Amino acid sequence: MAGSVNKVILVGNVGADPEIRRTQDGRPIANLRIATSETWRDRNSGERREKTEWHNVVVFNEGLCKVVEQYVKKGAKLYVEGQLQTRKWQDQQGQDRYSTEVVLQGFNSTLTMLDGRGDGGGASSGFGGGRGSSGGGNDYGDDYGAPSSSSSSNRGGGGNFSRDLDDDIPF
Amino acid sequence: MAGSVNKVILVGNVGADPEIRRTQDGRPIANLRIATSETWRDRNSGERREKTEWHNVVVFNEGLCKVVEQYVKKGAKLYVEGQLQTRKWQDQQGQDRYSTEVVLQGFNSTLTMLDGRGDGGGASSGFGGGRGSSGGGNDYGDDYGAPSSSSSSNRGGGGNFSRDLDDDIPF
Amino acid sequence: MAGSVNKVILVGNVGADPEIRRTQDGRPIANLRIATSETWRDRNSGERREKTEWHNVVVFNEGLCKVVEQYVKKGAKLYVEGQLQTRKWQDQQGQDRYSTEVVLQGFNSTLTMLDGRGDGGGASSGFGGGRGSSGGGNDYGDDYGAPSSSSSSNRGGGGNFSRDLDDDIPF
Amino acid sequence: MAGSVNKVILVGNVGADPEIRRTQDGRPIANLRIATSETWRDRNSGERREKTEWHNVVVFNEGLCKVVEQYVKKGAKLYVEGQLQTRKWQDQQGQDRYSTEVVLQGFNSTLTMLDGRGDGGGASSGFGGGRGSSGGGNDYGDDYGAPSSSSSSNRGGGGNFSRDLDDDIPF
DNA sequence: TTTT
DNA sequence: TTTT
Repeated sequence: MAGSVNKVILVGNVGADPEIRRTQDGRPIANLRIATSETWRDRNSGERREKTEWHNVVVFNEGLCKVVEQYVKKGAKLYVEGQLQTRKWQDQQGQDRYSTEVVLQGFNSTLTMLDGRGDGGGASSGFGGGRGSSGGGNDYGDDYGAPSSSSSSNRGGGGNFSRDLDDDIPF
Repeated sequence: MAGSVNKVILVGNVGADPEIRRTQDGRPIANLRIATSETWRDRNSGERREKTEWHNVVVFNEGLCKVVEQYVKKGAKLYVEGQLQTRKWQDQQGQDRYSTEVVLQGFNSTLTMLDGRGDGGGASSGFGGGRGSSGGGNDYGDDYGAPSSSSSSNRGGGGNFSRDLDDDIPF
Repeated sequence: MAGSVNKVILVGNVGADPEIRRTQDGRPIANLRIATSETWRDRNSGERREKTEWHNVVVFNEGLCKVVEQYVKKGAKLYVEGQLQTRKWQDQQGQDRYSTEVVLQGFNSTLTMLDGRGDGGGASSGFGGGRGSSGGGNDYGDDYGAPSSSSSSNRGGGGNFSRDLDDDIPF
Repeated sequence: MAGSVNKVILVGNVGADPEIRRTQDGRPIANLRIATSETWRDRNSGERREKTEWHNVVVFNEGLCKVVEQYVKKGAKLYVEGQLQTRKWQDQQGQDRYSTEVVLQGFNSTLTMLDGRGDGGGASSGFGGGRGSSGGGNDYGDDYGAPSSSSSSNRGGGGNFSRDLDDDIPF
């Protein structure tokens, strides 16, 4: 259908170290669990309530997979932009089952790290501070081309990957 | 978790007339099926491919439900903005099942009609069918400026629907 | 800065036929004026109010420019996704002036037509043609990938353009 | 116009401590400067390039203003969601000038802190400090859980601020 | 299973 | 200058 948009934007934390699998022809696929949550106060009881939502994020793009592989660890805060996709599969009883995932593949997919670390580690100073200079303990790259990356397709092809905006990240 | 975002943006067509149910205490819940699709050309075969994705959209907001009830019909093109939510339920065998839906509820939920009616006035059966006809200059009621509406909660309240926007700030 | 996002999403109508200019080295640049508006009822007077916002949209991407050139006409309803950019220039008095535009360039830029026509009128073969009419059970036309297109960079380079998802649109 | 969307999403860092003004009738307005930036490698020279974009963000919503006042400091990383708005004014020569701002007001506006601190540094007076503990004098404390907040209008009303989210729908 |  |  001409004129359609299918976009998911999440900012949340990664619940576990990512899993990276490979297809038969060698392309990587990364799976992430990302938590988002909301807090509010119940109107009646006045109690604080929190609800956490877990999202399955699947990264098909080769470049983004490498970013995931190198930088994304349990606890990392990420911005991801992808699409909703529902996959049909059969369970052991042969019944149809459906899983809905946030897929990063093709254009308009993005993954950006929002904290300067994967699993925590030390330093991390103020704003401009870590940036560019990045002195100590920073773990993604000394200059950071930045593990912020847009996905440039490769859908349907074994095709090669090319960065749109920066291409010296050690993918 | 402070600092999280869970947002889905869809532009697509409604696959069937919406279903409106009511909770025990009378609040409406609307269910929509929205299709988005993509077309591309296979890199190897050169063939055209198309993939349609169907989304379950659930509207909890009372105001938006009224918009849906009155204006949204099969074939309507909508912009919706909501959140991802996965609901757990048990099938007849007592097995856990999960359904992921796009929920319009609370703040930051929006539903906007992108054509001026659902299947509008006259006949207009199928998908997208009626577009263009738009019949008789109806401007969608006098309660809403338009069937473009943000969800101003009301969840949990029997409350009435009120516009968020106002106009008297001297800026 | 690693970890930044700059995104604008507009759904609105084009106020005038687009202008297409060319850079010295021949690359096209399209300028669009897009109107968005909101309607609401004044809380005090109860009167209906409307506010229209005009956006300057600049398309640097070659592929998207061709889509604009061929399909976008005054009155068209578009979905655009781009970035905010403020440009500094000097007026005739030599004073600094700033203009903020929505730029479609590089990754994560998108332009999608939301109605099947440019300026309405009869003819309009190409794109809008099939849509809406869609005669026999065909849902989304059989031969256009659709002038819905993502922008695959080209920033900073004379570089070549490659479509991510579909590549047979006669750009 | 029914069917329009005007949305800006930024993730970036605050360039200076926010300014809070008040309207004649006492409502607060917060002004923020937010930087986003991109890095890429020039295709020709191979040099690394970086471009920082500065955005003027204006917060009209009373609840969000309080969040800004208490927690947002220079250097903070924020997620903001608002609308584009161009304001006309006259310079000292009486010439028309235009300023485009990202306005947080009314529905669908959001401001979320993405780091647990304002200006960094050890102590962390600002945001992260108060959060969770929230002890004294916190004022969205009683209604809100966290300095992640959606704008529930109140524009035009001196009105009190209320959470949209609630939790008792049996779905 | 994250985060606060 | 669009659109409803």
